[in-house]
Amino acid sequence: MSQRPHEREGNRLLAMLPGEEYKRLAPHLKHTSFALGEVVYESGGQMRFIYFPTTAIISLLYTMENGSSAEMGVAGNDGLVGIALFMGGNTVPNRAVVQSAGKALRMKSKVLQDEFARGGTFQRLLLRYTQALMTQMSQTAVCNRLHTIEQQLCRWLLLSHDRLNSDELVMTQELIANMLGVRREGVTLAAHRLQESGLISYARGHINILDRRGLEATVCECYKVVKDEYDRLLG
Amino acid sequence: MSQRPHEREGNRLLAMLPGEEYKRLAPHLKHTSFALGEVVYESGGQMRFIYFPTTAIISLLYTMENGSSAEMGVAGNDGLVGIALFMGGNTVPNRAVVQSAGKALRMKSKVLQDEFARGGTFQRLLLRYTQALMTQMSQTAVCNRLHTIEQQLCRWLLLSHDRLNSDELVMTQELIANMLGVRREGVTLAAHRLQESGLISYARGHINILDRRGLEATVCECYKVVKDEYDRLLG
DNA sequence: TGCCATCCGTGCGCTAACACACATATAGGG
DNA sequence: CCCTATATGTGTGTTAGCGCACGGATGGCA
Repeated sequence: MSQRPHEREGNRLLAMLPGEEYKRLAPHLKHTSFALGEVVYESGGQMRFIYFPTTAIISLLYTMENGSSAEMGVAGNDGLVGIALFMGGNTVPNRAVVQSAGKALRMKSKVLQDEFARGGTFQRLLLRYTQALMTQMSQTAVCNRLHTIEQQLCRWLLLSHDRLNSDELVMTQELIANMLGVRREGVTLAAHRLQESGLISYARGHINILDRRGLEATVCECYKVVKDEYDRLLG
Repeated sequence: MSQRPHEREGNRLLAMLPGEEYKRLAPHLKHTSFALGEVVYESGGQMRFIYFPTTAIISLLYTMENGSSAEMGVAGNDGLVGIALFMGGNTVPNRAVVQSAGKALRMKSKVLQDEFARGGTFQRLLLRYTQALMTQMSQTAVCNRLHTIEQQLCRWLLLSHDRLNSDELVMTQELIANMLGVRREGVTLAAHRLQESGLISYARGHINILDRRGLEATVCECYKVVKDEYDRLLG
């Protein structure tokens, strides 16, 4: 399948590659579609491909032995999924699940690793992205400890909105609860409050961002810390 | 200052380097001592050195605007502090604070970066360590969300114990509370329960691990996930 | 030996979030 | 057009952890 040159624009990491490196990689990039809820990687499972989302959003989730789960990070058109392939571990002890249906470009792990080993811009870019993701994970830890569900819901909505081209998220409160590691009723309550404040509206699995500024005013500082770090490292 | 060859044994990452690479680095490794509470890196601050702890333990902490704080990860003789120096970001938005006084070997950032850029074992080792640290951070996020203070205290004690040569931790409940991002009274209560179960004893800033097996039986699964991943990646 | 800063224990009222139960509402297929 | 699976709303009781206040203990220093 041939790739038209502009296609990489859908992913900001790929778009940042200098022409020469991109030319080397382009033939190895293939389109993939992801459905909502699809499992990209299983915990500890083999990773045959690395994925560069263009319109899809992928959540990194840990699922406890008792079945409860919590999100530790999220990747969209600003990043990639499959860090362990170049970090040297090959697998990670958590799942990657499609949070928002859409497309991604994929590359075979071998191709990725060979290019990474060349030590060029690609390598530097991937490592900077990894650092940004680490900030997201660590800030998630802090946020889980210190902030309310309502603040965390704001953070989650903003992180998702940043990675979408639309103001509408297709996502039930039940699923958001799984991501945030809280009860569905807790999300209902928090979403209700945000709706009453006119920041969002929602109905049966569809959430609309009505007032992004308002969300940014309600969210805890965690969002800005992560956002600023992405901008600094990958801007 | 000359380094005796066995000195690197104090740090497990350095100990894993092949002879040639270690020989190149050894002249650049200098001893440093850290006092309890000392700040190794300030949030967003410049990092002149990378540190390989031998007997010290360093916490990675985020401090909120309102002064409350929470730990996102910890490094001891199994790792290093200063990941941003080779990941490309140069700084991180969190502090590194000495949790247990002791020694470390330090290296100038330039030397580190040059050796990293050679792309040999050193690079691969550092990246694998970084992946292990990511697991620790993400599991901290999960643990903060889903587990009790008592379970988290167990996790924290075990992580510290793994990085010490002693069964005694010099650490007040107040400081532990800062690390865990909870109240001092919460730690008092949890520590009391562990003491009544005979797992630890403590008095005025000194904690003794009496029954490590018992702690391992009380801790949540988060500890094992992190431990197994360190063993897999760096064992 | 006596003082005092530091560390730990405890009680009280409060809130966020939980677990469980069940009531509604609605999109979309038959 | 109805029926049902799915999504959301709500109530009740419980619990973990918070904020605050203060009391008790003790190790180290004058």
